[in-house]
Amino acid sequence: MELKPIIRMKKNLSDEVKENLCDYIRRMDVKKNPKLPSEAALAQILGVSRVTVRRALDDLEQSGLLLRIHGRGTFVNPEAVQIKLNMTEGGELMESIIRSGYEAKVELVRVEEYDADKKLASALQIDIGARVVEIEKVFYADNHPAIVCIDRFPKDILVRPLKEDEYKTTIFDLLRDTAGKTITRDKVEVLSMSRAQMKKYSPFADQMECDSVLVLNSLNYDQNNIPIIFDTEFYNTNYIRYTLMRPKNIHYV
Amino acid sequence: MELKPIIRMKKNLSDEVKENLCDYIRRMDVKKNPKLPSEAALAQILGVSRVTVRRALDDLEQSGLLLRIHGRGTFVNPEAVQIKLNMTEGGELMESIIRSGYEAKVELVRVEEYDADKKLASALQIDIGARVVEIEKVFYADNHPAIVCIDRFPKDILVRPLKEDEYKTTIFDLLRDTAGKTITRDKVEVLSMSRAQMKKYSPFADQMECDSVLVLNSLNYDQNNIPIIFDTEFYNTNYIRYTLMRPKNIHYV
DNA sequence: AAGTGGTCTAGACCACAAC
DNA sequence: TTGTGGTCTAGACCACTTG
Repeated sequence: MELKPIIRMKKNLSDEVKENLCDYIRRMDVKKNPKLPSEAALAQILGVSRVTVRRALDDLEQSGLLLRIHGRGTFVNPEAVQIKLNMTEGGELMESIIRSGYEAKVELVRVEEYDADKKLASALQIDIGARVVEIEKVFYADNHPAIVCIDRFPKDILVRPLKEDEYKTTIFDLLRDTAGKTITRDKVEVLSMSRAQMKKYSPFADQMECDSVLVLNSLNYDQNNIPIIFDTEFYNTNYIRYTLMRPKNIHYV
Repeated sequence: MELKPIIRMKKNLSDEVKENLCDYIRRMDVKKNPKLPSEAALAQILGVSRVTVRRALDDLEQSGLLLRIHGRGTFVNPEAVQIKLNMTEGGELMESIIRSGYEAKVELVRVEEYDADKKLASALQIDIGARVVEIEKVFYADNHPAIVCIDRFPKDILVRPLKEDEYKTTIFDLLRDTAGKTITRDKVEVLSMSRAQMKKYSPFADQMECDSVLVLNSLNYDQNNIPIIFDTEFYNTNYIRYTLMRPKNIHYV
């Protein structure tokens, strides 16, 4: 007996169902039988309504983990099992490196403070000339520089100066604990850059072991839709590669 | 009166609600009042249940177009209006260029046929040595090469030889009409490449007006979860830039 | 207190697949 | 015919924001 009735702990039921199913799937022998119990059966076993089961399955299908075939059933997607980094999930860079199969290490490159220029001020919706903190960190994969990350945020959202060792923690935790801001979503722009171009942004560009980098420009918004952090991440895609599962909508005609 | 009761035409009700709402939002004066009617009001006006309204709103929020604030209401997201290309949507490359604000043109670079090597055979789940068709096209933005696209698929899914002018149409339409295969989703790997590296894959690399390119390796699956097309797209991100809206899940603690 | 979004349920009916 | 996923509804209750 693998699946047990859901006991409400926190958050919502369909998330609990989702976690429960993920555990179940991990313990399944997918090659032998990739089929899940029917929705009605799951609802009964888990003790929740079918709608709730479907909400969980919707999410898992959206992320690519499950396939549903009308009239046949729900199956674990064998193509999705090997995915290490899902681009729509983001997550912490240290964990990204670990999930990619490397030993992870982070170093602080620099911390600076300056006045926002027009472009940054516009992005962060602050006044031109407002003080901004810029933190650059480098993340290593097996001691090779894999990701360079530059975070920029308005200085005045910090209620107290930061201590030396706090710079290394993630900026999100930092801002939640010191400023009470929670990042609820971000808007990412994807581009490619040569190492020469990267030099304009980072003194660390010379030490990247690749000619070109993947660049993610991410504007992070808090719960009130106010942009809080503008960060730029430079990836050596020989080490870190994002994957994206995209369902194609065939509804249109 | 802007919103009218939904009349079921095809597909599902929440998709119709979604389109209806999109039209409504486009005609809204967002700067004056970005707030939408309440879910209960929408349900009544549109003549559908609140659950159906919520399904539509869920999708629109997921894509970033809407913001919902518990206890306050649903609002058009001013940050999302300017997005031109959403990475999770994909879509046709000609349209991507037009939506990015350029004049679009496509040219066929080459059509080749060869035996699948181990790597390609593994990706397409075919035998090593099976015949594969490879088609390379270049898409121009205002007469500058912006995207190079290389499509590869097993020759035997074509029921008849292709005519000259058919190569220029999209491969998806081609395969749907000639082979009865519909692409339902794809799995995309994101990387960056220097122009020198791109030369290994494309004779057109020399003509790209940039030192580095964004590369999307996309494996396209049909309705039976069989991989049909493996295509590689090289982007000059000075012309074409994808954007991605990522909701962060704050549920976990 | 009133209004809004967030969650969940029970039940119905439809569409597709397989026997 | 049976079992499966796909869609939709009405109604209930909760949690958050605002006045």
